[in-house]
Order: sequence, then C-alpha cells, then structure tokens
Amino acid sequence: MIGMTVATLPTSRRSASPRRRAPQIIEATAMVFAERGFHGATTQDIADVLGIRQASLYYYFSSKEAALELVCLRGVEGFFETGNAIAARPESAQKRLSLLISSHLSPMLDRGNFVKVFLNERQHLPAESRRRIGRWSRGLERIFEQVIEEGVAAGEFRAGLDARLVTLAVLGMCNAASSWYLKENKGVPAIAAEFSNLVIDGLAIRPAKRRPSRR
Amino acid sequence: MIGMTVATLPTSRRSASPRRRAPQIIEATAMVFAERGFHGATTQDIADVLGIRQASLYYYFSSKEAALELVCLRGVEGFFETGNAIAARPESAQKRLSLLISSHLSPMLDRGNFVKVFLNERQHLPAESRRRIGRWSRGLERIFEQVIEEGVAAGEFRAGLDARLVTLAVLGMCNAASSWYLKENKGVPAIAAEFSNLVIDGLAIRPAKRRPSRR
DNA sequence: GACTTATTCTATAGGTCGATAGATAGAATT
DNA sequence: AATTCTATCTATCGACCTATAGAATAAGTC
Repeated sequence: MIGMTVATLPTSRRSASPRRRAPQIIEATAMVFAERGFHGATTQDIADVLGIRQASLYYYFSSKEAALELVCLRGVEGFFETGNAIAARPESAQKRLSLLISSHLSPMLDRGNFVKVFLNERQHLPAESRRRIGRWSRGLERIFEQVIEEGVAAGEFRAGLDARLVTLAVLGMCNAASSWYLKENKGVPAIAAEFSNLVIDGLAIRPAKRRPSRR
Repeated sequence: MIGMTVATLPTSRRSASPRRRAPQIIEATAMVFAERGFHGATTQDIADVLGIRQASLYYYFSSKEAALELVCLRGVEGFFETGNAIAARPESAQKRLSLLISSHLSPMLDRGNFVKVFLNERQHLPAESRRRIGRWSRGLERIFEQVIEEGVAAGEFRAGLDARLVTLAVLGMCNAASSWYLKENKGVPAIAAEFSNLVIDGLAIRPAKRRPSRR
C-alpha cells in the first residue's frame, strides 16, 4: 500500500542511469517516514518502495537517523531565507504577513512529505542536528513575530495583541496544512488567500472596508 | 529524563493503596507516548517511570496498542459532546465560535498529554479503533464548519468564505497549542481570548468597533 | 488466622530490526 | 581491453522489544 507514488522502479538489477539514484532513495524515504513516522517505519519499508534489498539502502545513508536528517534538511531549507527576504521588504506589515503565509504554504506542493516529516519527526533527530534545525525554526518564528510587532507599531494592527501567541497561531494554522492538503482538494493559492483574510480581517463583517493608511 | 512529572512513585514493592494504580499507569503511559511517540516509546520506558518491571504493565493492558487506545480515548472524550452542546446554544455564531475555541483549548490544562497523543499518534491505532475515533474527529470538524456557515447565513461573517478551510485553520491553530502550551507561559484563558480575537476580528484595526446585531 | 484479591516479580520465548561484511555485476572511463 | 565506479546483492549478527507463564507478596475481608 505504500509504493503508490514512487512504486517499484527497477525491474532488473541495473536499469536507471547512474548517479541518479540518490534523489529517488531520499524521496522514497521521505514518503515512508511521512506515512508511518520515523520509528514506525522500517528500512525494509523503504526498500520495498524502491524494489531493492534492505541492506542496499546503506549505500546511500550511514544510518536510519542520518536518513531522517537528510529528509528534515530538505524539509526546512528555504523557509528561513525566503522569510527573511519577505520581512525586509519595504511594504506594509499586512502585505508582508500575507506573503509570509503564502510562502510558508507553498512548499507543501512539491516537498509535502519532506515538510511533514520535518514537522512531525524532528524530535527524533540525534541531539546535535535537532538543535541545529531547531535554531532555524525559532528564527522563522521570530520573523513572523517581528512583522506582527511592526504592524502594531505602525498602527496597522490592533494594539495590545500578544505577538507571540499570534505567531504561534498563524504557524500552527499553516503547519497543520501539511496533514490535510492532500486529502482536501484546495489549491495552495486558495488556502493562502483564505488564511490571509482570516488573519488580517477575521471572520466578522467590517462596518466599512477601509484600506489602512500607514502613519 | 522522562520521569520528571510522575517520577518513581513506589519505593518498596507495595505502597499505594489497592485499586488505585490503574490511573497512574495510564497517566505514565500518556506521558511517555507524548514524549517519545508510540513507536519511539518502549514499555520499558513506561515501567521505568512507574518504578516497576516491564512485564508488570501487562496486568493493566493486554498490548501496547491497547494502551494507546486507552490514552487516545481519554484524549478525545468530551470534545464532541461539549462541542455539540455549544453549537446548539441560542447565541450568536461569534459567541459560539469563541466558546468552541475556548472549550477546545481547555483540556490542554489537565489532559495535555492525552490530547497530544491523540493528535500525533492516533494514526498508529489498529484499523478498527482508528476508524471509530476518526469518526468523532470528523464530527467535531462538522460542528465548527456548521457554526461558521450559520454565521455567514446570519450575516455575522463575511460572505464567500470557505467554511471548510476556515475550520481547518481554526482547528490547526488550536491543536498546535498541544505542542507548545507547556513551554510558553500563557494561561489557557489568555490563549483562548487571543485566538478568538484573531479569528473573529483579525489583526487589522477596525475603523469603528461595532457589536454585530443579528438580523 | 484463613481466604481473596490486587499487584508485582522472575524468567524467558520469539520476533523484528538496524547494521556490517564481502561478493557481484553492469556502466563509464581510459 | 583493462580498470574504476556505481549500485545492488547475499548472508548474518547482535541488540532490543513485546508478550506470556507462573510464582510471590502484601493488603483487605470475613
């Protein structure tokens, strides 16, 4: 039931062009980890998806934990950098927050399994890499937090709101998408738009729609 | 590093009053599962927390999976019922949604580990109980969805919003709390208030605060 | 004080899983 | 044609983990 995306690729012992196997191995690993969780998945499961023997995997990674680290790395890469770039733009906090939400959701499309594994399984990384990856996570949180605080300072956002809690709310909302975006039939742009509207304007009807002017 | 909450309770072989051990065993189980995940946790880990032998646990549950089911059950119980009760109240959709958010967050206080295990580990339940528990989950989603749709119909909420996406957003936001509410030093009421404000009114400043009148 | 019940113990079977070692065979390179 | 590289195989070891069987022990009850 697992091998539906990657499927048993090589029928004979040698078929794929050389030097092109590593990406497939990590892709299959991400898929299996995403589906069963790190400890719930066996290296045999991964090998089954690829149609090779369990021991052959160790040509590509030195341990199961190392494989998890590879997957997690591809799950976070880019988030921090693009987030930083967006936060530094000379636009309103509203606009930047919308962009942050959108860019946070977009990797679900092409790297959904990697993101999912990062979010759910990073706790099982060996201590060292967990700390390293955790630093990036906290960095991203701080980006959101700062944009929100700037929005308050600029008079765009409600005064008195708890920027930390709002950050956790927004990230929780976005990250949850990794667990349902495959089942629900919604495009990433539609999700991003709905989430932005929710966060910026809320559900309640506005007495008079007014574009906020920065002061 | 695990036994910090429950800690090694009985120093001698016999100490607790009889017929009172089962709640402690399931509590310890929830704690260990919450910390390491179902497959990452061993029955030995649970026994260590309780200060008993690994095999002794099987006096309380017939299998590790059965233990997971016990924990998950206590993780969901009440959610659906209280949700239904709130949705049926004769109040505005705004008020009911706020109450739903609040009641969804409150179990974090006393049953945080159970909720966390339910959210993260229910996928590892045997097929039958997973389906049964999944039904309750979907029921709760429908409650949120319906209140939101009623809010739109009543003119309280923006027309054209995607009630399904908003539901997933709100639940994702609330459920994420299970992973950080211990580290962050925020009370449940404060979280509920901030989340309600965010969902109902959004972050942006309102031109004129007006209590919505139902029509 | 004998009996019952709740709880924990010892000992171990049986299975699974990660990982290592060394062999093998096409493909690419020279 | 010889050599090197990439990728996979076979075979297996040792560790760990769940679960069972049956004995032992203490507390409460009659």
